[in-house]
This record gives sequence, C-alpha cells and structure tokens, in this order.
Amino acid sequence: MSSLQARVLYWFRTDLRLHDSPALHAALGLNPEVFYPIWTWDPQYVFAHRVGVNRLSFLLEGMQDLSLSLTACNPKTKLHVVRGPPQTVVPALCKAWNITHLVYEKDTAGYAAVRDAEVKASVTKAGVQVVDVLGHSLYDPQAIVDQNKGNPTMSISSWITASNKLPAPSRPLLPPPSLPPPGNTTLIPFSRKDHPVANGVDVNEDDRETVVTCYDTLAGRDGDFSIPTLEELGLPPATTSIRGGETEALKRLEAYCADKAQVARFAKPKTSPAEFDPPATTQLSPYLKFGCLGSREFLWRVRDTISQWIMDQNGNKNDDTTKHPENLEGQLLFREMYFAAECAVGLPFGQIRGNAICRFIDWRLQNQYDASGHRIHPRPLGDAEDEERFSAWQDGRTGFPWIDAIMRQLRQEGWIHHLARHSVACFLTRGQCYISWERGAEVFDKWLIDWDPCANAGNWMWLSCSAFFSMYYRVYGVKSFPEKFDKTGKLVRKFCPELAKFPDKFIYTPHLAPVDVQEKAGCIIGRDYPFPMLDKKVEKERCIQRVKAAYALGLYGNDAAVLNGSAVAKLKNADSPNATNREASEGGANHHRRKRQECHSKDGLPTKRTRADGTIKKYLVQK
DNA sequence: TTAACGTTGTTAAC
DNA sequence: GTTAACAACGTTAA
Repeated sequence: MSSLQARVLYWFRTDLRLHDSPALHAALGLNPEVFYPIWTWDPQYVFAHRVGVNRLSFLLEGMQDLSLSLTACNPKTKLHVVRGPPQTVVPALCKAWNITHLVYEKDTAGYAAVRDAEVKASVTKAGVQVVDVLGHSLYDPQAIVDQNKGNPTMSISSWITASNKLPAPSRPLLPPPSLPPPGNTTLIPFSRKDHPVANGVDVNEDDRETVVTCYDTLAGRDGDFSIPTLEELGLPPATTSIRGGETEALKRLEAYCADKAQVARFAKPKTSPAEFDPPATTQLSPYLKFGCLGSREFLWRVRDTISQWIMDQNGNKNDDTTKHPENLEGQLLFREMYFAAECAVGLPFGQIRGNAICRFIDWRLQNQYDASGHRIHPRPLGDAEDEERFSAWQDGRTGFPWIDAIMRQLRQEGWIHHLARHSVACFLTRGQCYISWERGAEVFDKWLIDWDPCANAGNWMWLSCSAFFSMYYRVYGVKSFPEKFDKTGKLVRKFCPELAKFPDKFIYTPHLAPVDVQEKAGCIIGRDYPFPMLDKKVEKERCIQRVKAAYALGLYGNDAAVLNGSAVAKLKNADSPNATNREASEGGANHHRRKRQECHSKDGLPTKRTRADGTIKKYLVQK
C-alpha cells in the first residue's frame, strides 16, 4: 500500500446528503485509500446556542439516514460522530488517523466561517491539505458581493443583476456508487480533558429533563462513534411530524413535482398560510437548511418539471408559468440574497448594534451592551408590560387567534408557512408590540427546524422594516389577512382547540362573540382563552408613528450613536413634531446612500469595521 | 426631476 | 369582486 495515497477526513456539516455534493465529489476525486466520514457534535450547538428539540431531532434523523446511505456504499463505513469542539477535535483526528486531506463543504455564514478558519489554520500547520468546496448555495456569496461592488445585496433585483455576471448553477452531481473504507478507528489516544466541552452557561438547560451524557466520551457511550440520541442530550421526545433525512427529502421533492401544473403555476403570495395538512408549499426548507436536499437538485428538478409540463401542454401554455420571484425557483433566490448580504455585513448581521444595513429603531427589549460593547443580560430596555407581551406572543396567548395558532404551530411542528412568519413577525415588531426583531429572531432560532442564521435575521429585518423593506405602513391584519385565505379558520381550530367550536364569523375575533355564542362554543373569553392583549388599532397607529420618527432620524446599527448607546435618547429628543419634520426634510434617501457607501472603501481596499465585541474584523475581502 | 417599481396590506366604496 | 384612498418608504430607470 503506497503511503502517498490520500487519506481523507470528510467533515459533514451543511451537507447531510450524498447527491449534489461538489465537496464529496472532490474528496473522492483524490482517489483515497481511506475515507473517514465524520460529524463533529459541537457542544456550542447544544449548550451555547438556543435550539429546540424538534430541530435536534430532525438533525439526528438526517445523520442516521446519511449513515445508512454511507453504509450502503461500503458496508465497512458509516457516519462517525465525534463529540467535541471541532477546533480541537478535527486536528486531533487528523493526527490520530494519519490524514492527508481534510475535505468539507464551505459554510460561509458568520460563526461557521470563523470556526472553519481556525480549524483550517490548525490542520494546515500540521501538514494536512484542506479542500473546502462550495456547494450549499447556488452561488458563492462572496462572488455575488464582489459583483455587487462590495455591497450587501439589498434587493432581489440587485442580487439577480450580480448573479447574472457569474456562471449559472450546474446540474446536480450524482451520489457516489461506492466509497472507500475508513481506516482504523478503534485506538484513539484521546482524553476528554483535551477537548473541554464546558463553555459558559447551558442556555437550553430549562428544556432538559435529565443531564447531558453525550459528551462523556469522544466516541460516544459504546465507543463506536454512534449518533447521539435525544435521551443523551437530556431531552424529551420531539413533537414535530416532519421527518429528517436525505431519503425523505428526495421523496418529498418527487411527490411535490408529480403534480407538474402545481410546480409550473406556483405563486408564493397566493399559497395559503392557513393550510397545514398538507401545507400549501413544498415544506422543503428544513431539508435545504441541513443539506439533506441539494440546492441544485431542487433547482433543476423544478426547471425540468416545468419544461415537461410545457411540453405536455404542446408548448402552448408558457404564459401560465409563474416567474420569479414568486415562482418556486424564486424561493431559493431570497436565501441566496441573504447569504450574500450577510457575507458583506459580517457577524453583526444577527443584531442591530454594529449592523451597517440595519436601521436603528427604538424597539422595546432590544439587545443591550455595556460600555465595551459586550452584551448585557437580562435586557433592561423595556418594562413589565413589554416583557408580558413578549411572553404572550411566544406562548401563543396574545388573545389574537391567528397569531396564537401560528406560534403554537411553530412550537409544535417546528415549521410555519412563510406568510405566517410575516404575520407574527410584523405583529411583534412594527405592527403591534414594537418589540425588537432581535427577540423574535431568537424565538425562531430556537423553534424553527429550518432556522438559518442569514435567512432568519434577514427576514426579521425585512418584516420589521429595518432593512430590505421599508413600507412600514403596510401592516398585516390579524383578521383581514387570514380571512383572505381561509374564512373557516382551520389553522386556529387545529392549534387553538379551545376555540374550535366558535362559528366562522368569530373565529379570528372570538372576544366579539356574544356571551351565548361563547357559552355554546364552550369557551368563555377571559377565562378559557384570553382577551386581546392590546388594542390593535391604537398600537398599529402608534407603531407607524414611532417607526416614522426613527426613519426620520436615519440612524443605522453602525452609527456612533448606536455603538455608544445614545441613540434612544436622540430619538426621544426627535420625538417632538418639529424635530421630526426637520430631519425628514433632509431626506432619508440621501442618508441611506451615504450609509451604503461606508460599507466599502473608495479605493477598493479592505475596510476595517468595529465588531460588536469591540474587536476589528476585515469587513470586505476584495480580490 | 419624475415615474415606476418593489416577493405577498387594509379598508371603504362602488 | 374590483377599485381607490390610505399615507407615503427607497431604488432605479427614463
């Protein structure tokens, strides 16, 4: 056996699949004698990151399915789960297993990019070659940013203009027919103390029923690198009906595309957020998030299905196919737009402070920081009423059935329709509660299976009119909006069963039902279901005026006033009509243009920006 | 400078 | 069921 032959450590992270995997293709192209498929069970994900049981369950199922597929390619192999921080574990594995090449799919998002840079530097120093390959997204986010003159993509049209200058996405690669075996894995001279998992507070402690045992050893309870269980994570069973895995993803894609007309005529704004059995959309987002489904697989499958449909119609019905961004293909583009936006903005993308594209609005319960820029817990900027509104929103007990049903569906299923996300996000922020999008994003982070750091923060900024979107006077109604889709209140009856017996007329406004109707429905408002927690008309008007004032002030997350904490006071000063008018007459558009220019230096050289933690980060990497 | 456009609003009047 | 008024944002193309 030649010692020159490649020994590959393949690190699965954003790609729980074998199909459509450029990174896997690159790894096998090295013609390795041994091939170790690993997953690092990062303690950061379990202790320091809010993550609900449904997402963890989906992930574990995806890992199990992947492991079975790997074994089908070679009976000697499987997914090896190594428990510990990748920053120490991956270099240690490279050493122990005599690895020549570390291969993985590139993850360009904030924390992951920082983590990968550390791992890359460490193993490269030890003589291991790193092969990191793009594959999660259709386009390289950095390439999009470069094409967009170094700026974050702030609209889908700017993203499309940039993407048109780059090579179009290729067809998906096939899964490999076979895999090389892994080498010896049994004798690893590891000690847990070299890979410490204790790292601050366990933010998910409240959810656990027993202690976490999956980190007791690097290779798991039985020393066989087995996939952890929810029990080892100290968690109760999942509540979602959504099953994880590549097999399930491809099955769902197949099933959805069987109805060619449905694919060809898909129009997102027309799909109903009130449908849930089955949902009105593909519900493929969780699979795309974990890479159970490749983005090129989805893209080309959709394109091919539409071509077939047009042929079926003798080529006559071309006009009936929907165009982006409302068509199925268009749904991928927004994800790409957020990837690119985050790529240009950097780590502050998930918060207001330091975020160059995010407007400063004096939300209640927004993140608070000390003088040196460190996050302070708990958050002081709000009173008991704000906290209570936030809790009620989270728990689904606001007294607005449409909002409550969605929030309960979110918690139970880990997935809600895109327009349902609009409804509850608008309600929490600019529509009714005037609570920071940062709070809402955290809740989605915890409960959504398909949570993605870029898309989640991006959508919350969009819905709160902090970035990407600015028509803050368009507020989603809690009755009129759902009624457009479903006058019978199916979603409410399902997820707020106490309201199930109300007549259609009152399903979205049960507090308006006469007492005898409430009695007949077996649900007295104020006793069995809450009264509306706020006056929706009054709060809506108040929100619009406050956002208007914040727009007039024109501050962004990276302005000095936001960084030094004086922005709220400025907005209070500007609250008088005179001040507001004066600022407004200066013109928001000019101000915005100026802010955008600050994102990149005029000479095209890398610009340094101050991060939230006070350290300096390269804001842009220009070629 | 103006007009049209932007992933997906609401309400009242006809 | 369709349309206009509501109150009015920022970007882009003409």
